[in-house]
Amino acid sequence: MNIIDTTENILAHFEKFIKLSEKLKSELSQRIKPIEFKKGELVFDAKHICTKSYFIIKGILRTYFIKNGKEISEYFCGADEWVNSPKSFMQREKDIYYIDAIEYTEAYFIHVNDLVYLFDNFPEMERYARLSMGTVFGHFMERINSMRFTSAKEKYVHFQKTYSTIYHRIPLGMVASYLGITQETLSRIRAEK
Amino acid sequence: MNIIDTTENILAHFEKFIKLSEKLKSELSQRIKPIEFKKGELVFDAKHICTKSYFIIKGILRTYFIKNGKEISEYFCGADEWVNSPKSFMQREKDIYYIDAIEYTEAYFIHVNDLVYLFDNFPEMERYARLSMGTVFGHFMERINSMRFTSAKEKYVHFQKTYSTIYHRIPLGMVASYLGITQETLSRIRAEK
DNA sequence: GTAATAATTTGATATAGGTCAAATTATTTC
DNA sequence: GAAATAATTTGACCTATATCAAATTATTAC
Repeated sequence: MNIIDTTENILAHFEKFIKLSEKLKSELSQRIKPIEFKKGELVFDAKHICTKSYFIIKGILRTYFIKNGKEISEYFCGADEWVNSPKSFMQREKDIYYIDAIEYTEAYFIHVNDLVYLFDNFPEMERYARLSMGTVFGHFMERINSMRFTSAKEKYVHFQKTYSTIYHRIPLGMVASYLGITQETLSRIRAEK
Repeated sequence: MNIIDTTENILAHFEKFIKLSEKLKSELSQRIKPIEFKKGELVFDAKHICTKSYFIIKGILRTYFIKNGKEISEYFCGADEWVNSPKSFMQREKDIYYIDAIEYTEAYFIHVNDLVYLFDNFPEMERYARLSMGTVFGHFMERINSMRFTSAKEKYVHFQKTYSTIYHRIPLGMVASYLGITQETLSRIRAEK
């Protein structure tokens, strides 16, 4: 069974939060489409408004922005997670975030217009959004705490914990910018012990 | 007109995000209750599960946690904002966050059970939650960015910007722990220029 | 499979901001 | 409104991590 032919895994994801009626299942299946990205491919360019949200089946996507000509990684997304440029996607305005593929990635995507249609016609989708955002919320708070009062090493250890399944697949430079430390420091942290 | 007698301001807040039916208005008015806190008063103790969410009319509440016996400020909330211990409130489990009043504060509160009732019976409340969480989301991302790669001074400048209306009312030590810098450093930053 | 390019490591400094300690100033409390 | 307590400031010193530079290793493209 090829992921290109089925929306099974993503429906299972929704069912972690809400019960899906047959009607909603079929609407979702119609509106969610498969897509794949080559390693290094630019998934979304910040010069546009972000109109698609991607749900990852396999691989890793990264959100980043440019500061003083350098890419700063914002966060990494692995299987079973949604990625988009949040403010751009929700507010339909431009924002600073780019998305690219750290490795070959298989995903689904939904267009913002389809999502709005679903929100308007299936109140349980609003609930899904509320509940799934809640979990992301917790991660944000934890991350904020891991960035205050902690040494570079503690930050890295925390990073390994939050990204336990994918951290070893992310290039050092991207990890360093994610943590707000230099590559050199991160390299030395990895070298010791 | 005393805020103790009316839920007008909070209804206006909801209407920034959704249209309120008469039925929902009356349900909200019945379930939302006024409360006030003295300066320094503990609003919520982390030893309990957080069952109330507070909407501030006047004053400042602070969320903090204890690390190595010291209070670390997580965030500050002024007028027109909700405060609770997010994970505790939503997951009905204990978490690390305390809430106290930095100054005399007038607020409303709603019990989590009433909120659940509203979510279950008024789909527009789900929408309200989704939309209002979205704005908080943006603030979190900005804060994460302000904490990476910025000097102590830049962090403080960013803090002044995000809390432009209340920053001068928050004691130095609380600001320092919020920013993840020492009191001494913050004092020096304030002294210069 | 070799050349070109990119990523990572290693080394030698420099510095922002931490720590500890004490002095000063502001705020409570009775 | 004086005494007690808490908050903030100032000073001296130290350390973690940044910076700059160059060497090494890994990856990509032809």
